[in-house]
Amino acid sequence: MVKAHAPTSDKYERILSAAVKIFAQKGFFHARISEIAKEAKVADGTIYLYFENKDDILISLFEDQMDQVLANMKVAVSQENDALDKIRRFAVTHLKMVENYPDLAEVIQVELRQSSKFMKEYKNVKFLDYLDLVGLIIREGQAAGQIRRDLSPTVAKRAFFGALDEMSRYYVLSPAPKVTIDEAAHQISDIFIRGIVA
Amino acid sequence: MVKAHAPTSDKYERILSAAVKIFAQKGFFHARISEIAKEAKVADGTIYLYFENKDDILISLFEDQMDQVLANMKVAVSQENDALDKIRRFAVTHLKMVENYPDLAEVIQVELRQSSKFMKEYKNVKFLDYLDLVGLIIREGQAAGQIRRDLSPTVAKRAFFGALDEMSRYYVLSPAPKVTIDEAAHQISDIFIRGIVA
Amino acid sequence: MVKAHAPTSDKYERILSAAVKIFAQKGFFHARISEIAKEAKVADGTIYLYFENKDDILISLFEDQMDQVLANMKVAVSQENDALDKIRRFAVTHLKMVENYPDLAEVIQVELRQSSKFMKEYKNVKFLDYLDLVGLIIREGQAAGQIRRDLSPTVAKRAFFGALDEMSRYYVLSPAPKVTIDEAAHQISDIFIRGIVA
Amino acid sequence: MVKAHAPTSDKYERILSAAVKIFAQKGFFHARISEIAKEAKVADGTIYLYFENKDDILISLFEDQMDQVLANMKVAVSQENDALDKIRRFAVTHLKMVENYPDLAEVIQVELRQSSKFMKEYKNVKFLDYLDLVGLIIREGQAAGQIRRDLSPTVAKRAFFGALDEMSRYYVLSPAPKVTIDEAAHQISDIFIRGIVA
DNA sequence: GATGAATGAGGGTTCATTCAT
DNA sequence: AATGAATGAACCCTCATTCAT
Repeated sequence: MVKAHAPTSDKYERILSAAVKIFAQKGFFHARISEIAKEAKVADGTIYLYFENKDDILISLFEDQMDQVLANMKVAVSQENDALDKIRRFAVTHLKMVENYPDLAEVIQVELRQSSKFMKEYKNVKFLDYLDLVGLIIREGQAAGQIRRDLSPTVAKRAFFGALDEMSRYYVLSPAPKVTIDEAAHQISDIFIRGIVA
Repeated sequence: MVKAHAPTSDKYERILSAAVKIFAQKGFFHARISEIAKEAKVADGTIYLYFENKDDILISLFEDQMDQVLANMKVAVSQENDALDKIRRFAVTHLKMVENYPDLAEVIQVELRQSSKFMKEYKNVKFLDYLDLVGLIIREGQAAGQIRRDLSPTVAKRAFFGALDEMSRYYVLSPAPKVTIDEAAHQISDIFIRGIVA
Repeated sequence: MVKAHAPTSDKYERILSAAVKIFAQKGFFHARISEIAKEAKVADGTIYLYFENKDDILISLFEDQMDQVLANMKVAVSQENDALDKIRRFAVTHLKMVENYPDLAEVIQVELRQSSKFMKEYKNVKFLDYLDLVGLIIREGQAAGQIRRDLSPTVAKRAFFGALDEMSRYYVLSPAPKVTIDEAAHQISDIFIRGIVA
Repeated sequence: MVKAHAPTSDKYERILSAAVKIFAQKGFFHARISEIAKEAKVADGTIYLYFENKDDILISLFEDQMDQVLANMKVAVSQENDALDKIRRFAVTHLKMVENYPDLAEVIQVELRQSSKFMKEYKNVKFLDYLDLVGLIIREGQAAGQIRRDLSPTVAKRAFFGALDEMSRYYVLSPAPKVTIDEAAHQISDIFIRGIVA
């Protein structure tokens, strides 16, 4: 379906924002379309002018946001020349985004990335692109001789991303974190960089 | 509710096994009680003699299995004396369990650990105990002077667990992994141990 | 719950009418929501736009109808000046309503007034108001010296109402009544008036 | 089904007693077989050795008890010679039974006499016999010239019974009655006797 | 006879989606 | 485009009844 939404209206964005909030609050399955509509101040039926169905809201939300996240991260990482610095920058930027957009982080974390329904049916290209940013940095570092060549980039990128991701979960779900998010970003980079340096 | 299940019957276990399978296949919300019942070869109503409701199946499954996982892991880890060796052993054992019980791993991964519904309403003590096994090893290593004292065990344990967990997700969801699970366990331990060693 | 029913639609009334019919036919507990929906020519779910649940249909039906019954009876009774004439008028009007709205009479009789569930949980104010119309007439007659002062209005009003009510039950449930309903109204008034006159 | 119950066991009576209690408490439809079984200290399945089904419990209860009620009332009424005295005796005895067996009174009142399901499917002979006791007294009084001949016994018996019945309902359901049950019996007899006397 | 675990049909209710306005 | 009342398929759960022990 081609979504016909006039650029004069901000309903599309309003619905997505509402969805982020409600999904974060209740979870995808417990979220009600009527609740999202109410939050977005549109009628229930209006949602179906912009989205095919409930699943499509989650996927659109994800695709939309991942584009921005990906673009942000590319900019951030490109400001460093050194692969190891890029790694650290990735960590700091990632956790900073989690801190600034906790609802979005929770939805991506909890509802989408983890949902076997979506992970299986829906080819999560954007997420793989994001993950691959780390892979590229690692390969770059290996080429430059800074990073051990015996490490599989596939494993290393997931190890690094997983570390950050589990930390995100901690911040998303923990009511009173013991360590600042910035401190955590540095400790994780630290461990990882020492762990992979040649 | 006191669960009334005669010890002569294996229905309780049959239902849990069926649930693991169906939950892994369809996800918790798309799983149908009738489907679990069919898989367990019991009547729909029988499930309610053993479990309060659908949620209770997932929680029971989790509590039951985490007890075993926790016990297994404690035995495995206790076979090593050195904190760093324990770290490696944890990694290998964790991923081995994922390999051997992929359905269970997926359910714990995807449906329970990530379900904000359960993570918020349900105090996930068993999982925190599991995570804390890593925390204890790190503290032990720090006390012995093997592991850097400037690292927060809270961050380090989550970084390590997150790395393993993301790797699990890869194995659980990826149709054709590029690296053997054992190789991955060693690479992750390697990175992490180098990263935290004093 | 605020019932959201557009004034342009008669669905609310259609559902109540259907409910009266089905409840009278099958009884509250044997009545199926789907049957009421079918009779009202609405979808099952539509019923829940107008009523909270099945119980609420019965209670709404009762409250709605009792308002009308009460209003009718007040008008009828007010047309007489004499307390004893009012008594007779009450009897005639009551049984006339039973005759004209047998389904409604049966539901109020059988399902609601008698249902211990509703009689206990639900404070049946409307019914007590109706009953009290008789009490007021009796007190009025006692004040005017027409009715014996040694009678308890509480007992007398129930005795009179009970007599009419039992007669209603006879007409509601009996396939072939031996006496006309008007004749019965007069005989009962007669007995009662002679019984209470000073 | 011929009910095979050994006279050495009191299970049949235990179940009926339990049923009276639970039916009075929750109403027939909300009463659970398992609850009756528990109250009677028998297994759920045992109930089906003594009764065909849930309906049969209610009917048996009714038939059993009405036999006793009918016998009691016949004895009581036969102690008076005069029709008018018999009327008064009926009222006093009826309300005395209500007072002494409130659970039973409530079940007969609320669940059975009023249940359109049972009133329609089940020919309530016992109840009609009871009602006819009053009819016979009235006819007897008419024959003796004590009671007006212009009254229809059908109407009069129902009027009288209805008055008593509504009063019972008041005692069964009212937490704090204003008039003693004996006083009520006399007032009702009084009204009725004056109302019908020749 | 007695038990109570097991059965499975059945129904109230929810809510994503549609469509007349 | 926008609305929101209406739809009806879908499903969790209950509980009267059965039957192997």
